This record gives sequence, structure tokens and C-alpha cells, in this order.
Amino acid sequence: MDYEVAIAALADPSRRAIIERLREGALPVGKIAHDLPISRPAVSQHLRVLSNAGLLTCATSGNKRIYAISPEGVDALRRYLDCLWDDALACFAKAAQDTKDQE
Amino acid sequence: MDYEVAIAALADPSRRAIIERLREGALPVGKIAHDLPISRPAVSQHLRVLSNAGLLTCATSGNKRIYAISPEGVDALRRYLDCLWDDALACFAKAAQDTKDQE
DNA sequence: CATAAATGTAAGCCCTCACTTACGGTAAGT
DNA sequence: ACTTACCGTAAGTGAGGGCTTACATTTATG
Repeated sequence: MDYEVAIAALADPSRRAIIERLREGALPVGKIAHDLPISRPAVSQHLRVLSNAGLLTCATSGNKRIYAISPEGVDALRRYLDCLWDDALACFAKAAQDTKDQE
Repeated sequence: MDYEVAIAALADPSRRAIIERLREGALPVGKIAHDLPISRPAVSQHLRVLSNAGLLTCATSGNKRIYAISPEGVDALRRYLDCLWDDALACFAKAAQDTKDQE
């Protein structure tokens, strides 16, 4: 799963609120939308974006759709940030060394 | 540093391109903007957003401004994703256990 | 001291996208 | 069967943000 899509999905506050709502466990759409300040169709659209980003999985249970956080998309983001983290530290160390050489 | 600002900053492709450009080391604004398909003022605006997000540091060197990746903002994002990762795995394991109990 | 280089800022345009209302479709209940 | 519950989709609207051009500022250079 591409990390670009995942990071774009998590950039929206409403979608992060949905993720927060699902951290304790899977929920149907109605439960997710219940105490969010947006309409239920808006939640549906966000759920689609999050699913396409690999951040959610959906399980149909009769009438309901149960959404849950998917480790797949989260892992893609973590791998990207871990690499970025390594490079950031390397640059930081290099800069510190340069200023040390300079003095 | 808030992870919300950092994730919003990294959501833009142009800003990610700037980050990619800086992974090998610090650079002045002109060098960053040189082979990007956007104008130099646009790069300046992106650099401000990235700096406010704690993802970049700026060092004035005479006429030039040298930008470099800051580990601080990256670390904030990593911590957020690590927690999310833990919860995602817990939910995943819980769901697997539930379906196992069910059968 | 005058000119060029390097960069940040302001104003404006345009496009993306988040949200709402309205509607359609399927499953559950009575 | 009819109604209700649950959910996704379509169309339309409005605000936010990314980009550009033009300008201001500071430092280097001749």
C-alpha cells in the first residue's frame, strides 16, 4: 500500500477522529457517526477514503458494515517515517560534525 | 511539536518533494527550488509550512537560508504512528480471537 | 556606492475537497 | 408485504490552500 495515499487520508481531522473512534475496536457506521459533528454520508465518504488508503477494513454483517483499523496502511506509513528518521538523524549528525570541524 | 501539523505538512506532494531533496543534506532555497516544477516563492511558502510543523530547521548564512530536516517533527509523527500501530495490532488480534471463539 | 543575488511577503486566481441534502438499495422487524 | 433501519452514492455548494506575478528587504560584489 502506498504511503502517500495513507498520509493524505490521515491529514484530515475528521478522518483522524474516525480513526480515534476505532482505536478501541471495530464499529458500524452508525456508531462511528453518532458523536461526530458531521453527517453520516460525510462519514461514509471518509470511510471510503480511509479504506482505499489501506487504513481500514470493512466486514459486512447482515445489515451493518463493521469497520476496523487495518495494520497494513499504518505499517506503510511507519516504514516511510522510519527511513526518513534515519536520514534526518544522519543529516543532523553530519551538520553537528561540520560545525565541530569548523571551530 | 504537534503531530497534526506535521502530518498535514507532509500530505502535500510538493512538500514531500522538498523533504526528499533534503534527505541527502541541507540546502539553500535556490538549490531546493532549482529542479522542482514550481516557482521559488511557492517553495518559500512550503518551507514555512514545513518549518512551522517542526520538520525543518533554518540556518541563516549571510545571504542564504540553509534548510535541513529536523528530527523533532519526524519523531512526533513516529510516536503517533507507533501508538496507532499498537492499537491496530490489538484490534486485529481481538478480531481474530473473536472469530475463533465464534467457530 | 550601485547593481546583482538571494529570499520572504502580498494579492489574486483557480481548483480541489469536505460537507450537505436528496435519493436508491438491501436487510431486519412486525 | 409494509415499514423501519442501515448504509452507499449523486449532485451541488462553499471554503481552504497551492500557485503565480509583483514587490520589498537584506547581503554580496564590482
